[in-house]
Amino acid sequence: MINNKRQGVLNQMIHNKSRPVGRPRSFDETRALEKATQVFWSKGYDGVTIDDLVAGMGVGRPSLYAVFGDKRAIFLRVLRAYAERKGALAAKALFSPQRLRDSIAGFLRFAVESATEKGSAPGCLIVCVAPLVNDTEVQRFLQRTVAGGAALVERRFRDGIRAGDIPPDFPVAVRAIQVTDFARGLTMRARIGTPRKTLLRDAEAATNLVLLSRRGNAAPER
Amino acid sequence: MINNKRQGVLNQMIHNKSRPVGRPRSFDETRALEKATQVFWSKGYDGVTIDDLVAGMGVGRPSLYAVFGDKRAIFLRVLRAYAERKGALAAKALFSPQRLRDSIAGFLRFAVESATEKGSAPGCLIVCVAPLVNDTEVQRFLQRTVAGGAALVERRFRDGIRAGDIPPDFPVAVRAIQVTDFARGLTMRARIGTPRKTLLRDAEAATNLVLLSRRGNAAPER
DNA sequence: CCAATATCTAACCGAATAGTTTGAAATTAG
DNA sequence: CTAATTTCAAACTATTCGGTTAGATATTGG
Repeated sequence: MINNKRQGVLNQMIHNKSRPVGRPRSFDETRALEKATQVFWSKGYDGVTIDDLVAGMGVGRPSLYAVFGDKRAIFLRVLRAYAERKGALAAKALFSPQRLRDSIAGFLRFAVESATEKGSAPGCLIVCVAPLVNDTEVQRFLQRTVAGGAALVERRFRDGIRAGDIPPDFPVAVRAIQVTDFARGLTMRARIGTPRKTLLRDAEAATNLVLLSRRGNAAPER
Repeated sequence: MINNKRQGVLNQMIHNKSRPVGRPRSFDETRALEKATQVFWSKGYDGVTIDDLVAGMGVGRPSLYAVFGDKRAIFLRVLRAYAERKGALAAKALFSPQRLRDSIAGFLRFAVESATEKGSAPGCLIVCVAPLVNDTEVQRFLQRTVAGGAALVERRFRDGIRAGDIPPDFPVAVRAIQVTDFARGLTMRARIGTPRKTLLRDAEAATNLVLLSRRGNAAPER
């Protein structure tokens, strides 16, 4: 429609980004996957039909199959992208603050807030939805992801020992699992409609609990 | 086929339990619902088709609709029965032991063991499956059930205060929620395949944590 | 035995669903 | 402009699914 042959040549020369031949796509692949995330997030895996994805992603049926594959393939891509994005944010919440307490509180707060975000379905794709998918590859992915999350928290606890926020005998591995179990519990409650305010309060209390050292001295509140 | 007219009369006279007229059912209603529980438990709600229920319950399609109604109605009955049964067992685990520690440990152990039972799907219908059902009645039921569970644990904590197992200022409400959140977290991990042994160990550690009083003295280990 | 009643088996029907085909449209290459 | 290439929109097909119907079967009552 528009004559951009010359632009194409320039693009190719300057940016080395030759536009592929053929009719250009009417959708952005990454953005379509983000929309698919919302679809699975709100309807679950089995509750989603191809038409749901077609409607939600803004991609025609044949293009959807050609570009992304079937429902299972789409879900796997969605799951991986979602895990990467959320994992990065969780790591940021954990490792940005100086004080250990702020890290743990921030981690749980992040879990609650993202699970009660306006505009998205309540809960979390990894915590609430994916575990119900009867697929060995999904299961294995979840196993790794869950272990990775706990490992992240554990690392933060170790940093906290070095910084003197908790005593050297603090049971880092055990408490790391407990932090992630709390996150799971809070997230599942978000899914069934527990209000954000309640969950934030409980996240705060959970932070206090997991920071109790065996001698009963919590890490300093501030 | 068998002439039991006389027996029928006797039954009616002695037990006042007249067999209903017409061809007798080839299935037991309660037992069929138990089988339906397994079906939903393993496949989730949206993953279940009527044919799955027909096959799993051992009830013909027309009888299934006539006796139980559609999928949603079956699920609601299943959910209520399941909650009642499991709630009773949980209460037993909580209120049978003398010592508070044994109660909390037993409660979490029960959660883990029932979520990793051989022969059933991993996880729990209420914790893992029902929250993904997009149905307001299911949601409300879950809200009540979750609140009821926490209330049960809280009551046990109060008993523990009276018995001197924990100090009078023990934060019973907060810790009750934390116990149930732990149970949720452990149960979700069971669903994704975490082995029972791991979860039992974590349940034990969780018991220790939630019994820490603010002064840091855990209730006596034995 | 016969009538009434309730369930069972099997088949049926329309709607929804997954996946594909077809032809038009938009773009690059030359 | 023409040819080649890729995507798009719409329609198509076979299958699955939810729910119902029809006739056979088993039981009670008399």
